[in-house]
Amino acid sequence: MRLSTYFLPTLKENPADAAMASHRLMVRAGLIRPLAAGIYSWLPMGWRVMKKVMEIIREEMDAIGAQEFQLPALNPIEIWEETGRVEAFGDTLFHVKNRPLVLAPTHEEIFTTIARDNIKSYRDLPQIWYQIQTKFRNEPRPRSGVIRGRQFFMKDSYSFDTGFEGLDKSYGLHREAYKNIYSRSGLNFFIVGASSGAMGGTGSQEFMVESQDGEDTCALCDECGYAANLEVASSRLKPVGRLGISNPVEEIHTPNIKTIDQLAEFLKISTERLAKSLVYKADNSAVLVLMSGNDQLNEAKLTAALGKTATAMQPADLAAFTGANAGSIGPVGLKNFSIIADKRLEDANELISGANKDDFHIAHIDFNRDVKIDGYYDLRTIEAGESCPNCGHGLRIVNGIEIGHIFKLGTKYSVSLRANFLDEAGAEKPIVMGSYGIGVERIIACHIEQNHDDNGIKWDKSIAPFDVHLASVNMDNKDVVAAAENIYSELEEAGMEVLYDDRQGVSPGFKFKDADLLGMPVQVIVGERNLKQGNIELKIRKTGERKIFPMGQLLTELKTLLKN
RNA sequence: CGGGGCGUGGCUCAGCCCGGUUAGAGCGCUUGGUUCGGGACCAAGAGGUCGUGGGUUCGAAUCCCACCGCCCCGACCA
Repeated sequence: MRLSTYFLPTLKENPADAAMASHRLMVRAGLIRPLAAGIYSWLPMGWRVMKKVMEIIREEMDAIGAQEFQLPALNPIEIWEETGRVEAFGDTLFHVKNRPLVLAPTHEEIFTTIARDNIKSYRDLPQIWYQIQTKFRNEPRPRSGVIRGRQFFMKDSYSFDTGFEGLDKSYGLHREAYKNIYSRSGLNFFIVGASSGAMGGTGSQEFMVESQDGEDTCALCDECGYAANLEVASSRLKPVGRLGISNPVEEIHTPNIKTIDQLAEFLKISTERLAKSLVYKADNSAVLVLMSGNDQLNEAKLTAALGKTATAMQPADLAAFTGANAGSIGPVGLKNFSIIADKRLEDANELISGANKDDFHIAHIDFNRDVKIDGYYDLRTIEAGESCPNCGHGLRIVNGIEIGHIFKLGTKYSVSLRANFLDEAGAEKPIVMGSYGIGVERIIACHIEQNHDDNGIKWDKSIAPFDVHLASVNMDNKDVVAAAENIYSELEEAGMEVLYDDRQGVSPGFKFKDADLLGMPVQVIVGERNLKQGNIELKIRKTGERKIFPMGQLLTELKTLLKN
């Protein structure tokens, strides 16, 4: 491709509204342009990268026997109502105004419908189906360039099996395929246990790329390899437990005490036996959640424990429900609430909590004597340095960007959409499903996050838009031009993808800067100086290493460099 | 949704607080010339409803109100 005729608008200056390096560089290098918040146009250079990533995905999916589909993004809303996901997605689901249609944020419903209508027998199973398709999600706050957009490409696949054994196999195949996809895309990544969230199902794992700007937080054990999203991560923290004596409950006056720290200071005790009360609303019922001291409630864990989404109760509602203000709520004598507590508080006694009366707390609470706890669950958010649940080594906490998620769905969708099959015995059973997603843009953004410097992108050969960036230093010099033209056709004939900077009247420095910004793995530089000696110069973008050698060796040299 | 910031040629920004010539700079763009190994130089040009609407005023990019758009933080700690 000749740069003189290629549509490639590069920018010298950083776009004002891009915070992350990948975002800045994708705009500067002419890969993308913003159209609206969370919506991007892919320019020719960017689209080349996208297609390469998609091709890697296709190859690895096909290799596990998956079959590619292309499904509609416009879906009848009725199908989404059948699975209850119109409500589950809420405002995130785009609705079409003048038809009863929605823009699909994912495709469980449609693939399951196809399976329902066409798979009748165990003989038709297993199946793995996938597509690479635009998804639409009305994100409340798009951010970080293409990493969280309102429209994005997702590779989504779905497995259909006769039972859970088959599901485990399909899930395992995906796990391996995903590892290959991310490795081939040149990413450093790790896999964590994850929450299934609104998708439902029996288990899931996420593929993560470590990044300060990541929206997810993960706990990692460098000793045994334990890795989990904070939404599910646990640690070995000793329970609060029982003290020898169990005094009768006693109301204590605690004027103007609002926080756990103030209370601990006021009573001159540690925070551990202070049972913090949090009030949540799930559907229309009120839930009191008890945590030890300053332990942080993890809402994802709460949702998992309750089996439904809970939201923090607003202060106004709170007073109406309890008669007390924030800071004074407690479990003793509380009516019309279900009460759950964090595992650390199981069977504990000698606790202090709110009295449901402003400026008062109750001391010497024994959970086995004074309160009816409806259940103990792991609800707390773990913190860095706590002990690994497997081996006891200190846990590290890092931020990550989720680049893929695999789910064992089970029968949630097949049951609600009646996707059944007849087994060997002629019994009708729901198909057992898995669902597996990859954010295609995120692979590109993360690749740039992991492969760039101040001057620009440093592509791996695997997804680089071109293999070679050929630059002729001076287009006014006939010999230089002739040599560059020769090299251009020679490399193209050898099957290499070459971006040839043949622009007239562009200074050498300008060309070099553009080459570094665009980031092709190898730069071939044709200049007067070396040409006179019959030499050619080559620069490896990743290392900055330069090589000068006789022209005749160029092709062999390039082939060696581009092999991996 | 809550909080903060921003909106001025294609891009990055100054001017606004304290209203008053013809609204500026750098980059980019056009034309001519000189250059040609790390974002060259000279000269001449083109290009702006100052986000939109309303208000105050003799006069608004500048002050006030509303709306729109974009970015960032937050949306457990009662």
